[in-house]
Amino acid sequence: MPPRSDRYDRIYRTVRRIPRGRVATYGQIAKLAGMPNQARLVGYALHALQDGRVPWQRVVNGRGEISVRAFPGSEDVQRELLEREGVRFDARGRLSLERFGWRPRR
DNA sequence: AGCCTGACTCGGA
DNA sequence: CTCCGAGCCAGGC
Repeated sequence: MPPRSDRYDRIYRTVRRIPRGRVATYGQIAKLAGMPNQARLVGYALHALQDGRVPWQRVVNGRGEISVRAFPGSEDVQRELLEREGVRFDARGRLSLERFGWRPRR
């Protein structure tokens, strides 16, 4: 049994490049991983994560919010992890992509 | 194979 | 600002 699809692996490798204290959007990860317009696949891949080798908390949606998921409460975990890295949220629970967005070179 | 769902995004109304 | 609709792919039934 292969671990996961090659696409998942490319997504995970890209997410691992996000530096501490910075965030990237699902669409951004998809594009950097060489599959533009497949943001949804990124969310899917992260949802299927098992191990802790991937900094999944550094991926947020295009509006700078933590996406809600089926299991309630996990959003709070993500926010906690990010705040621990220095990422600040406003009263609406949104962060500034201007300030904390990851802008990789190439 | 079909059908539904989901850690998404973008453009238009 | 909000509310669709379309485009997208993987998994489960």
